[in-house]
Amino acid sequence: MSISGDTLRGHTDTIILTQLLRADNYGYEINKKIQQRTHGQYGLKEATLYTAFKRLEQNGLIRSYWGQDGPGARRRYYSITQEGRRRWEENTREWAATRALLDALISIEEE
Amino acid sequence: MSISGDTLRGHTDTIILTQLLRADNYGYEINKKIQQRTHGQYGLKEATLYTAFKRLEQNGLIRSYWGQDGPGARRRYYSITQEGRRRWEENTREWAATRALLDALISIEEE
DNA sequence: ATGAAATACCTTGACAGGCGAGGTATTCTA
DNA sequence: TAGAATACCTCGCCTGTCAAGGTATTTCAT
Repeated sequence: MSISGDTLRGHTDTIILTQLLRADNYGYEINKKIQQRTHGQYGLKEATLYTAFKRLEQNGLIRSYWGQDGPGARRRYYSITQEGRRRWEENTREWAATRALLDALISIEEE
Repeated sequence: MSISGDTLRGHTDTIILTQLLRADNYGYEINKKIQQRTHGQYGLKEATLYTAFKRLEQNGLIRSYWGQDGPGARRRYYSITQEGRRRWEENTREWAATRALLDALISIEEE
């Protein structure tokens, strides 16, 4: 987890939304998947994770429900909404633009 | 300037350092170059710009001096330090890593 | 049997960077 | 001669991150 949080700031929501595109999932597991995908290079801090869930739900981009009471600790599952999918598309498009922009701005080529 | 500030947050310093790699320059002109390079898509807000200069100088990454009194408004020039160059290299390397990471995290491919 | 680790959730408060709003002074231009 | 452009700067708010702290359950090694 060597990547400083600030360079990814603002992308947390998109990262979480991406995880929910395939299927509903709960917080702890979502974060483990993120760590797996990055081979342990990155993971969300718990405080950041749950803050993001709350923000996303308040903005109508995800919905939550308690998992069936089985053995094990209770789990709160999240599902992405239609609005969430729209936002995901918007954000990924913006990311492509941002990436191109920064690439241009930190290259030492002639303008 | 449609790119939201938060997605570039934390990269402001690197963007400015990049401009100073070639030659000393003053704030207003640096920002204009940034705007030119991005074809008007992005520019730093003045408050952000001058905050960044102060931060960079306090961290020893740039140095400043007043331009020769000629006609026109006074200009404060900045030059990048050795430490600033080191940091620039570090930051651009980190950016490459961050970019790869985010690309992986927001793609809908199988993990 | 028992204590530590893992799972799983959550909140509070501090911190830092971006930026809107406001300010100053000079020079150029219509 | 008024307004736009150049050029600098500060204050205070907002927002996302995260260290630190908390709760409750289950699994596992000793």
